[in-house]
Amino acid sequence: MDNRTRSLSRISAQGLDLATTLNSGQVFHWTQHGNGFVGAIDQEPCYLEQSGNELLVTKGLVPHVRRYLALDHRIDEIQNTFPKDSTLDAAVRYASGIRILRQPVWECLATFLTSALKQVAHIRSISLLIRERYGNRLRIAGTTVFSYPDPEVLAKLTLDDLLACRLGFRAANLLAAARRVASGEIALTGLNKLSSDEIRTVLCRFPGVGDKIANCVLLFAFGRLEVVPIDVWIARVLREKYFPKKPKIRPAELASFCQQYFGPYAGYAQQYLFHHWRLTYGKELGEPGLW
DNA sequence: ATCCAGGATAGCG
DNA sequence: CGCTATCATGGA
Repeated sequence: MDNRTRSLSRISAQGLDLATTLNSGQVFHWTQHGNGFVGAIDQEPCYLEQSGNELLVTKGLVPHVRRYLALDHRIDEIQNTFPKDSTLDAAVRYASGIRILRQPVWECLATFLTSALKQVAHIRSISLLIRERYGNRLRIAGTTVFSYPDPEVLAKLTLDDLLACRLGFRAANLLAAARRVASGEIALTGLNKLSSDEIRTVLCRFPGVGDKIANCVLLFAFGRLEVVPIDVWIARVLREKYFPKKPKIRPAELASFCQQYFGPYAGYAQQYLFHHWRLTYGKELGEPGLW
């Protein structure tokens, strides 16, 4: 057993597709390294490598990884609740190995706050730049990764500091959000005890956060699997496949349709549809080559 | 060059 | 209420 193997734990991950999960537009900082990926789970540097139906994980982080990758989600039961539907069936077959992650709340909120009107590839470059400049430097698997900077760290920056991270008009929103959290004006801790609607109301108090970004945080950080973020891609799929005669249907109507039609795990259905359509019809093909 | 991107929001009728 | 223009940047 070599040093590398000795530093890793092997756990079961039936049905998981790690690479697809980390490239499904939920999270933007994992980087290919050797046969796996390096990144940070909150402040913990982590190496992840898939080997068939098992996962090689940095020793000591097994509980973190199980939670982060949501290995407790019963995917078969979730998919069994879906309506019989050829559009959704095709997406499920294409992207069945995706898990809806449980990301740290601030990191997820801040990252999607900088996602407005941006392509996935650019959200990734912005995310990595902010981490490298203001996050904590962490060592893993012979390389360096960075945590996402805490709100207290970003709150002390100037607008020019964040503009220099190529954030454009999103810089002021990120700075304001960091300052509101750091000052205690808006508390992110304890929200998990509230209903999804109540959490959404709190999140929408941040400038630059509307229903879509709030719903991303509800789904990708709070694990509210019934929540459906409506972005340009999912709106396109829904309009074309489910409302071909109503091209002007509003996002709010699409969201309520999704919850009613796709059911208690509509967020999973949404993620399958998003990933399938983005990689089939999108212009960001070849993106995995960026890793 | 031109268009579009995992949007939000002020301002209009 | 619903609709529109606008915001800053880079990849296709």
